[in-house]
Amino acid sequence: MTHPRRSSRPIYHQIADDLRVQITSGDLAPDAQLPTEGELCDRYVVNRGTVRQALGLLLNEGLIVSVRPRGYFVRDRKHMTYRPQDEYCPRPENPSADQFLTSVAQEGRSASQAIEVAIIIPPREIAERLQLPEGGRAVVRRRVRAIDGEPFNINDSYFPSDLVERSEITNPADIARGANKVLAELGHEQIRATDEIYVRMPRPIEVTRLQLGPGTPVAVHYLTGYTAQDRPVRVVENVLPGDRHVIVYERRKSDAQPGTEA
Amino acid sequence: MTHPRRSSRPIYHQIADDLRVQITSGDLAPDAQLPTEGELCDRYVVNRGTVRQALGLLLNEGLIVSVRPRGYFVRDRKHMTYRPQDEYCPRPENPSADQFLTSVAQEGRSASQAIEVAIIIPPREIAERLQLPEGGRAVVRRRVRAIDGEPFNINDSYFPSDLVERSEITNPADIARGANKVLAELGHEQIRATDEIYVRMPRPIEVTRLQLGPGTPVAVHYLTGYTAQDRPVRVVENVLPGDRHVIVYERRKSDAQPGTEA
DNA sequence: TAGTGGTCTAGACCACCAG
DNA sequence: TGGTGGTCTAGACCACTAA
Repeated sequence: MTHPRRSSRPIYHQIADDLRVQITSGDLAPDAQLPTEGELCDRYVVNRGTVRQALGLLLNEGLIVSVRPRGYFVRDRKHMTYRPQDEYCPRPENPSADQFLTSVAQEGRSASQAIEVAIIIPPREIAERLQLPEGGRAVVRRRVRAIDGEPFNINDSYFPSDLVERSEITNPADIARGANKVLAELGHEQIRATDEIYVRMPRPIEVTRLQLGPGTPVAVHYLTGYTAQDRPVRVVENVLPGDRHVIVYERRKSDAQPGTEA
Repeated sequence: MTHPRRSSRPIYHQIADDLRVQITSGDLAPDAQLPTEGELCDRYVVNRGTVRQALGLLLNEGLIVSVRPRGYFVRDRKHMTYRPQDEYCPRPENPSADQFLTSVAQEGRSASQAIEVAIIIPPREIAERLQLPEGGRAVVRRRVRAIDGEPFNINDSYFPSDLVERSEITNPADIARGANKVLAELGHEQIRATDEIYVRMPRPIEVTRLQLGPGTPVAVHYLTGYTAQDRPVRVVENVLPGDRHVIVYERRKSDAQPGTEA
């Protein structure tokens, strides 16, 4: 690799391109170790700073990870299926634990979740969806779900404070029959829901809670549940690390009217 | 800001934290200009390299953009609604143009798309979903959709080559009545579909085609359409920049059986 | 303890474009 | 043409952990 000083793709991009090809072609298999920074300096005859710029690109593309002080490794991805529908109407067959715990157990892995309940003035995104008045309070049930001890996703459910204040929902433990059931018993049965999915880089707090590496975007799934009177009574915010999830919808025949598209 | 040389959060993180607060709090409004690198060096009494590390964090978080040679600016996000359902059963009322063009026009903006057709051996992700044999060919209709002249998303549709080889589908022009209709006429009506959504950082080719800035993740939406005989006859790969889309599902009452969560 | 990546400094030259 | 960010070098010290 030469250093054509001008009018060329920057050296660190060239180095990144070279390594990227090796990774995507499989020459560098998942979990394989990359050459050390020093070796790359020698190989490409550049300064360490330039090598680090190249590696920085690959880190931010989510292609490699740095395991200090061992070196850089090709990232391996395993995707767990996430079905937004399950967030709405789960646990038909096993009402003693929630959908997440059940489905993971079926795969023979150990799942756990930490639950925390608080009454707060929710962030704008939530307040808007719950149609709360200015300064209106909400009860939030915050959960971090983990598989085999590793944090997996964030699942925060918000309810208008006045609806659930003295109900079971404010109890920081798993609700066996489901929070929706409790809401229905309180006279606020949900009959409709919308899903919104945003894609962005995680916020620092999310990086911490989910132990995210660089180059890991998240999908944020908002589920808003409405009563027959079109009143929003629940908003669930799910934060799903991109390197650990596929979001899957199954479409029924009734939804499908053939008609178009490329 | 001091430089406690040891046992502390790195300086460039502290600088990034400081700036991040100003951005998320609104002190630095969207489109506002940040101080120049030189000014930040003075303010925090650090080397330019350190300032650039801090700005690099914010760039990769998608919070700011660099407009050379003017400076750094707080990023503004505008989300356009993307409904996966529309990719399956669109243009009911206006069969002369496809769903995308129609819905954008309704918002009073100008949409356009470039179509390109090719017969290829598809990448693994596509071949698997189409259940193609090793080396099996597919017809691909590639589109880059743009709004007001700016690229917006990538929409590539794949069909098994043997099904559509000499049909209208290989014609690189908009198919007014929709490719699904053509498929149905060929005896391959789709009655079922699955959606999968992945979240990841874009590949270099996607960065180019979509003119993505750093810190912009993408959602990749795979739609697989099946016939009554469970044969996959179409895979659509949509690449949606995270800074330009919200993915929305509306859920019907029939889909909603209250039951759980949170 | 040797070797890894993480952080930080100091200085240089460049391309670009608004003034 | 001056000032911006982009690239690259050279060198220093550090924390961490596997050997």
